[in-house]
Amino acid sequence: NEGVGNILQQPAQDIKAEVDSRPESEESCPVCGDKVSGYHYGLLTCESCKGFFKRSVQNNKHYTCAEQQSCPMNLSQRKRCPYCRFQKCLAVGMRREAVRADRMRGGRNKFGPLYRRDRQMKQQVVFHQANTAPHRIKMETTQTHQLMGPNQLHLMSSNPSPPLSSSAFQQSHMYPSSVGQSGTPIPLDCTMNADRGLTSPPLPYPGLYHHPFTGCLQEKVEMPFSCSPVPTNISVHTTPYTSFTTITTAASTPCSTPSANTPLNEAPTQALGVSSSATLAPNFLNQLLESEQDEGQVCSKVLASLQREQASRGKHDRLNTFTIMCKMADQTLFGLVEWARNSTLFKELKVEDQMVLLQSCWSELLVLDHLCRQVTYGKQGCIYLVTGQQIEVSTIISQAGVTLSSLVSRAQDLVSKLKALHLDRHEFVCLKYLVLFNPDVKSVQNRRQVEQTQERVNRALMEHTQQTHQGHSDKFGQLLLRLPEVRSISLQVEEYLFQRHLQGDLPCNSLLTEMLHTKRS
DNA sequence: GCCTCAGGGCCAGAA
DNA sequence: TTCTGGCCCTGAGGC
Repeated sequence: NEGVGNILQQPAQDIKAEVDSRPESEESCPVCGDKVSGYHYGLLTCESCKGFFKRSVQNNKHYTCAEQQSCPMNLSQRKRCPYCRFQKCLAVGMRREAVRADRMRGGRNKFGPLYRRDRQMKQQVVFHQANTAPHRIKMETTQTHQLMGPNQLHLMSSNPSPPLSSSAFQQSHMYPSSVGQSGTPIPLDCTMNADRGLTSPPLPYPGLYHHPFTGCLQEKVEMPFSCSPVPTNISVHTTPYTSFTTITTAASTPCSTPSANTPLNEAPTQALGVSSSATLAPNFLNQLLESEQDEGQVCSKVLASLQREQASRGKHDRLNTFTIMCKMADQTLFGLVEWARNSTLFKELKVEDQMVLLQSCWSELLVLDHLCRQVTYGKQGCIYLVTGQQIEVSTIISQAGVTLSSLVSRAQDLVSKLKALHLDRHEFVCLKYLVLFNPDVKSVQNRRQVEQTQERVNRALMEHTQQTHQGHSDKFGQLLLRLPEVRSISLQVEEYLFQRHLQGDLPCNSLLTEMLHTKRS
């Protein structure tokens, strides 16, 4: 049982002919931007970085940087600073352990399934871009609840090839290079009515997510839902490796002046890297935070994906609301799988265990991700989408069917509870890990390891809540009590999606669909 | 049994 | 002398 690998196998086969016409060599090395020659030590890299990484590990090299340890890394400058080059190799995901200690030649390595999965994910995204078959999908199962006509969510791109700011790694490692090549924002025509443009709402606490919103803020998406018109002024500073982004907000923006009654009021401090639990297990908590996704990148990626889809359809064949939501969820799911894969703790597991764990909890992770976004950015009565847009809950409830309305209501109730608990970033990450490292999942081989990790995260969460919320005596218990509800909602989401899938409403060849299939089989 | 492809080795050229 | 990077060899796993 290869889990995620199998999940992705099926669409990959279906689209093989199309994908084969797109050689890997078109992609650029995430380290230096040179042409990739294949998978080396964990990911697609060029021949020279492969050799450099191999020599560095084999000869146990210790380099030093003569500058600020942030030298530019590209084709012409990669030789200048081996320290920064090696650090970037590690940062983008090259694995020391893939260099064989015994120097045995030939054969396959233990990352085979990972490479296969990675390839299949790329293929699937490529397929999404190529798949231009028009189809209209209802918002709910009953005709009376369809979001049609003026209530249909549309994305209309005025730029056929959306350029988004994205690091070389993020462009080429998991997603096709066409996701974005430049830093120019996309001018999207997104007006519902001429005077009702969509802008991203203010970020009450920009620290919970890394949220540069590159390429998002300037975008307008044609959308029938009401949305916050408050402009947010965010300047983005990106490190040379762009894995970590610092956000600063202008003093005049709402973001910089959090009110006392807004949730997550510890977040700004944490966003600046000052852990409130610094005296406890900061290394462990920071380790958990390391693999957190860059919300801005996720946002850009999802928008780019939707724009490509819409651009390939033309003006008169707009994506409908349900399809857009599915595609958002699908892209978010890609991001969550990648988040797990990048996590140090998760990497310690066998690939087989990684797959079964992800298979088991993908919907819970999606729900948690959604909840966190609402707790962080969502305004009262609105749902904040991964694209930075907002929809009024009342609009959804009034137009969606019973199941979807119930789901939205349940999720909003949970959001309120979490807001009341003042969930912070560390706690949210811990919850994600508790969901991911579930020792009760059938067919986990190394159950002890999963159990130990879960216990470790549990302990860290407990210590963190005790330390940072001394007046909130049982915050730890309250947080854990929310997980069964997350589980329950996620099961309802799965059931709902599966029903829609049976009716042919779910976009085909999506990771979402494959996950649903695998779990049910 | 053949093919694929990722890790290792070799070596000419560059620094 | 050391490092770089292109090319080729090797061999486990897949078909």
